[in-house]
Amino acid sequence: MPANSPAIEDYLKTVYAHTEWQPDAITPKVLADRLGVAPSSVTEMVKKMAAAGLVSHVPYGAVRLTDAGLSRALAVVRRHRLIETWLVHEMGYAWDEVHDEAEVLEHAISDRLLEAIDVRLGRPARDPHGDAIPAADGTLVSEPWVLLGDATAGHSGAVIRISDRDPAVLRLLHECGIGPGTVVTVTDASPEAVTVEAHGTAQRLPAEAALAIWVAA
Amino acid sequence: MPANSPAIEDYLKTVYAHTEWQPDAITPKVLADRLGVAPSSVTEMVKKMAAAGLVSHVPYGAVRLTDAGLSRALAVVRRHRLIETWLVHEMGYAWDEVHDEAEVLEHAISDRLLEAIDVRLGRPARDPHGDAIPAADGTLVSEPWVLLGDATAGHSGAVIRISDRDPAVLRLLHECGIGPGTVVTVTDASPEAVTVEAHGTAQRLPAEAALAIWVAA
DNA sequence: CGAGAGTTTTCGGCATGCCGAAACCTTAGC
DNA sequence: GCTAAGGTTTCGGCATGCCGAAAACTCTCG
Repeated sequence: MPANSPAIEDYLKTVYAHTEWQPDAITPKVLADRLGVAPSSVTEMVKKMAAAGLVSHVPYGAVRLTDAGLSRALAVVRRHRLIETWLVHEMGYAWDEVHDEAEVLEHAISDRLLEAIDVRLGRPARDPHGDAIPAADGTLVSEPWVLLGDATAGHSGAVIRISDRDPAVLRLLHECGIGPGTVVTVTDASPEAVTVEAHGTAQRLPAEAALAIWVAA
Repeated sequence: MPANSPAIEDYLKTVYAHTEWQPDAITPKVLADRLGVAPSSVTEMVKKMAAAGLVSHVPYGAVRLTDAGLSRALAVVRRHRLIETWLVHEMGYAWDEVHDEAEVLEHAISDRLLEAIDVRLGRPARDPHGDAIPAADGTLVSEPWVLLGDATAGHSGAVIRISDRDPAVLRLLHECGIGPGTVVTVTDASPEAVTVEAHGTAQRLPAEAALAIWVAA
């Protein structure tokens, strides 16, 4: 009944991250793919986490965070995003370089150091990718959004956040000059790609990029 | 044959730290005490490290770092001391509060982030306790010193470093106003305690504190 | 409804690191 | 030199987390 460990924190974070982008609960297979472990490892770990009251799970079913699990997941996400923000703002990292470093540090930093970093940064509400940073009490900012990949032609709005899962997407967008706050207008939408106008120029974004972007609704 | 892991790094660091204060090689018993593990765990780990070429060890004998082990130990010590320096200089920690945090972070920080911290701090040569920080190539500053606990009456010199192993000693010295750079003069020396004059006032330091202080020779 | 594909679970196993108990050395003291 | 104390090693065992193979389940399609 430890309920804490780097491994469990990674599972919690991954389950939570899925809920931010997908309406339906995550399946063990997807969890395994995201974590880079074998499905059998997920079964085992999920059972342990269910016993600890962090997730709900019935055999052969999906995995859902309990209230306790959500609260622990938010704490991990807070660590991750604050560390990413710190790396970019103070340590000279680019936004596509921070993920792996934060992945490790989030399990190592004490609450006290995290608080010191939060204060230094001025208690930021969003990280460099636009991801909301949960406050220490678990609350987080939110505003209406649509996936750019789901937006129809004519839709216009500021980019809110960009998934940091694929560094290649981040680099592509960096080259296009698209980041959080950039106002984009959809000029053409198809399942394969979305064409947007940003900074007065047209950019064709493949689906994998368009599905990694939240735009203000 | 991994030759790296948080556990092995801790063993290397502990063996190295011993050589900074004691002339003779560390025994498994002492290693076990310092690390807070059972002697049998040390036997096992030392065997593994010897097989990896990090230490030399014959059964029932002491443990000594090889050249490879020394170089890896210095890298770990560098991490530890740079992190401690950073915590004090930038994150508002006191010198008696940094040890545990650094203990964890030293295993988590990447070379790149360490370099960024080193640059930010201006490539310091010593940490807040006066411990020399090995350069990236393994070189480190040194100057002649004597243990304050071994000094005779009349000896005078600047405090070079203070062991960070016992926070209570650090706090005691902080209250006395004694830190790296403080010039002290020994007025009385006995096995139990050393009396020194510092900042014009006399201070009686118990042996455990006097044996944790290096003074310029 | 039934079969096959794909998913999930079970099971035995492996690696790391730790432990305690018992056996084994070494060495200090007589 | 011998004994006893204390340090060291061996051994079996435990916990965490991971794996692959095989069994079990679900679900979709015909």
